[in-house]
Amino acid sequence: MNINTNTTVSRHFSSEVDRARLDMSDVECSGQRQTLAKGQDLFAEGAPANFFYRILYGSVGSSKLLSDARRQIDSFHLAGEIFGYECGEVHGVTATTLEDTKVVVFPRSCFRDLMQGDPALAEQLVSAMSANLQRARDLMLLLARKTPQEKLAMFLLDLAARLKNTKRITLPMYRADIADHLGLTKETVSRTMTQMARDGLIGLEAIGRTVRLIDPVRLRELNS
Amino acid sequence: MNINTNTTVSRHFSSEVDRARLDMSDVECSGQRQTLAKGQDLFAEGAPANFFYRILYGSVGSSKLLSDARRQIDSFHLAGEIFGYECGEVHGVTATTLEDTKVVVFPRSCFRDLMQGDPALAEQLVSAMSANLQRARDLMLLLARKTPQEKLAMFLLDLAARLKNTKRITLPMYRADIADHLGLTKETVSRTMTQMARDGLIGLEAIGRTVRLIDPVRLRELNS
DNA sequence: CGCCCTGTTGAAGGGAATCAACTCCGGTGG
DNA sequence: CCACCGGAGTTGATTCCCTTCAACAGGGCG
Repeated sequence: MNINTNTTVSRHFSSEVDRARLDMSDVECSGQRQTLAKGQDLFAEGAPANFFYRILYGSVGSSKLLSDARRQIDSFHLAGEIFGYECGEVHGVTATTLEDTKVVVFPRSCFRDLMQGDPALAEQLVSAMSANLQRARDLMLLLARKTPQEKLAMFLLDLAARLKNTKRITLPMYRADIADHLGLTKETVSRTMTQMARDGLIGLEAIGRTVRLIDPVRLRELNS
Repeated sequence: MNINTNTTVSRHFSSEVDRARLDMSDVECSGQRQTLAKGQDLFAEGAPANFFYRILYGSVGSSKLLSDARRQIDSFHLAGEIFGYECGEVHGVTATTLEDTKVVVFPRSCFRDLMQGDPALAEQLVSAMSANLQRARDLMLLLARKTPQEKLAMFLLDLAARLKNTKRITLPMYRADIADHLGLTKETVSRTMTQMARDGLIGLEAIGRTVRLIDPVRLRELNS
């Protein structure tokens, strides 16, 4: 197990309509910048949820831990995405940077004020959370019922879409992080990826940190 | 695999403050009653999300299916709980009754109107959805990393709390449904439960449909 | 009574976890 | 400049737990 973890709350916060509104909040709330080295925590599970964040560059993971070292990384967050929004008083996950990362920090009150003053925004927020829930459900199905190969196919396709590069992606996280996201071990992740490379589905470069998606069609067929 | 599935969207909708507001909406929107036999669908994955529901009696499960028979039941819904709220245009899950069930049906517009007119309610709604997300995250950790015994301990304790009976609960769903909720097979569910009975954790009655929680303390210890 | 469905139990097999060794690279310091 | 070192990734061998396949038991209901 290693220290890196992830933040999932809002893989979808950054999508579609919301983006514009939340960028606006950037201005209105005059968010502070914060730069973090690789492996640092933005917040821990159980800590007061006073802020939420948007990533300028870098990447973040949100995770939950069991008393022993077992870990589940709920989601990864990439540049441009917003995360850390918790309606409860405390965070439900721990957010850790996967690499050197810079974020904009928004006070929680900022969001609340916007919602009160703008019912349309509130509905959008609900919509974004609904999308998150949808995503969580998909991940549950994946964790409970999919094979390692199916899990990795979905993971790589999702990452590629979010990185806006459908051909070649550079993974910002370790094999162990991917394993803890998909409910596998790092060995199984490694073995499955090399097997997928042998099958001509993907290509591995740069010590396995860069992945070429050679056959997206067949990769996509591995999803339902 | 059997036909029964579950609906998860809002295991928490019915909790705390929201209950009062949503009961109010019951009156304002004059929801229609609907009675369903065991095994009937309230709505299917991909169908337009025009209504949401509150259970008067009975129980419902919401599930997702893969092209082959693999299934994930996102959650079970019991009497008094509200579910089926989807902000998207279509439902993300299929909702099926686990037994003869009676529900109140609310048109989606009802919710929308209430939200527009009442920012406080909107915030409560967001809060409820956040709770759902929290719950989904806990389930992901369970699915990815917990042992069958830990899964069943958590499941039984959760069900007992929601049925407001911490001593003896009657399961409204099949072993196969529990299995598809916890990412196991029905055989493993059965075996694990009989083992837990042998260990003095629980007691099984009425052909295994009634469970006595003999040692809640030790059961709770099985969670993190 | 007999069928069907649910649950239980048994035996066998498979697939991922575990344990372990090795490679490769990058950084550090001699 | 190179030897050493540590971390990440890969690969191999073994183990074990859950799944799979199969048979049986017990009720409910026609």
